[in-house]
Amino acid sequence: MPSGSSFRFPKERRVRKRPDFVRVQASPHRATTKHFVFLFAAGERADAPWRAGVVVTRKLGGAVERNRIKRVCRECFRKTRDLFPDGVDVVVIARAGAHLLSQGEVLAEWLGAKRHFEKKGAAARLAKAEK
RNA sequence: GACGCCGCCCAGGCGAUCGCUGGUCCGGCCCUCCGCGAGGAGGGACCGGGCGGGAGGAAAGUCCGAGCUCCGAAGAGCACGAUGCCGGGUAACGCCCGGUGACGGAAACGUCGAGGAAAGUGCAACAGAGAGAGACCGCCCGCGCCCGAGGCUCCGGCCUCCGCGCGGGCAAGGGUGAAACGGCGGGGUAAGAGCCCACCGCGCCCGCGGCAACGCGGGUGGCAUGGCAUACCCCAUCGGGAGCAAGGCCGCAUAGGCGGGCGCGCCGCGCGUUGCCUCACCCGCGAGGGUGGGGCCGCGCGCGGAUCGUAGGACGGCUCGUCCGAAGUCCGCGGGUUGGCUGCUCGAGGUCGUCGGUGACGGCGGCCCUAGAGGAAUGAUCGCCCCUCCGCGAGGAGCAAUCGUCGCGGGGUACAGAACUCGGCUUACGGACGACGUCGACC
RNA sequence: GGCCCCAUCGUCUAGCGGUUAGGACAUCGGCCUCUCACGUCGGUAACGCGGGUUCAAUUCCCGCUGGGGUCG
Repeated sequence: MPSGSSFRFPKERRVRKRPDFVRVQASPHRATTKHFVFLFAAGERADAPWRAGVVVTRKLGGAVERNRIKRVCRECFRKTRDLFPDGVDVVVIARAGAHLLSQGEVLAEWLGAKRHFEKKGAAARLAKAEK
């Protein structure tokens, strides 16, 4: 097993394939904050760590602004290993104004909504188990 | 100092911590092979660690030009498209450099699709007589008529002016227009006209300078040739088409299906068969019938062959051309796939020196290796410093406006993210430096 | 990432060198009606932006801006 630091965020912790994005975005389990929308779906393995991906549309700005939002989000994923329950796939959609936030502001916004994430993530896992 | 103009350069720096990414090395783990064995060799897409690397001048727009790859060999012609003063640079260009001309500016300097309008076609609303060759008003001459006015008179009339008609000459003037048949002045004439003359413009010829575009000078013609080719077009030059989601390999999956188009040719041999012709034998008195053999034509099957390669088909604009060719082949639909590896980064590469060139650039020599991602990396947090703006305070120079120094607090630091790779163009945008032009002040 | 289109009243569109930039729907006002609707008459309202060619540009050329489509 990988030892290393718990603050890493390698490729296998991310949502990377088009079918995964489509599957998660079709899910009914969602939570919203002021600048972000979170979508939850059960992952392939219930015991694996959660995976996350970020979506930023062209409406929010040019490549520089959109890349900045993704980087800030990834940094927050990296620093909060227990933000979401294990075994779920999460897609985060940025909303208007997200590019103006600093990393600290994003982190505070997310931690404030953590209890909603846990509830929605559990619901998504339960839905898959019943199926 | 102000305003302007041109060129060149930079794209905040350092440190700490936590990360991302691909390269390389080491270790672990796993796999394969060899060995009786300890072990050895090779591999790995897994895990950990060390080392060094990681956005731009525009990475952008995708507007040009190439490399590279495939399509049908990338060859010729037509069509179509692009370019368009001259010379040079370059792999190439619609780019760059130098020159010429025109235009703009007081200047530094800038801008320009800047070939052909005596090859042809076309266009020019409205206005105007007329928009490519014309005559409305008008001017002039001759003849005729006559209301009127004037003059002369030998009292019969005659002349002049005005008006009308007919025939002829003219294109100066009027006015319209964006543009009106060279301009302006003089001579000339019945009135006029390059009809003649001077100057200017234009065309042609000659000489000189220049590789050339073109410039300068002289002579000559006597205006013939109006504008628009960013209207069609002509001329010259260039271009086959598509694009890294090109293309190659592996794996997986699905299908071997449905509909439609065009097709079953030529020569030889063999077999079968319908028809026709013919021969022999048999039967019948006979018309005729039967059996067998041979020949011909058609059809079917099989084998072999040929080339006029026909019909037909393929070919990313078309034709020539090329290929396939009676084997089936082609088109459309349906179905299925959006996994991995590769292409993928060393190249018309940078940089320094030197030589040649006005320059773009080129030759030679030395040195350097400089991102390769893939829901897509190059980041985040903190500290210090740099630049700059605002406010407050301190003290300095100066008569003053003001200028610069230090400290504290607060703010700002542009445009913007590689996606196969180069050369350009265009657009966005913060700042530093230098040269030059004009104006003003001081020494 | 590549390739290809489009832009005209509030909306859908016609026009393609000289137009009062036309039409339909919508909107505003009048007439009709007891009222509304229908009908009818009239009005308001547009060439994405910046250069160039031309006497003249919505139209032709160039550059931007903003939309859209498509691709093993």
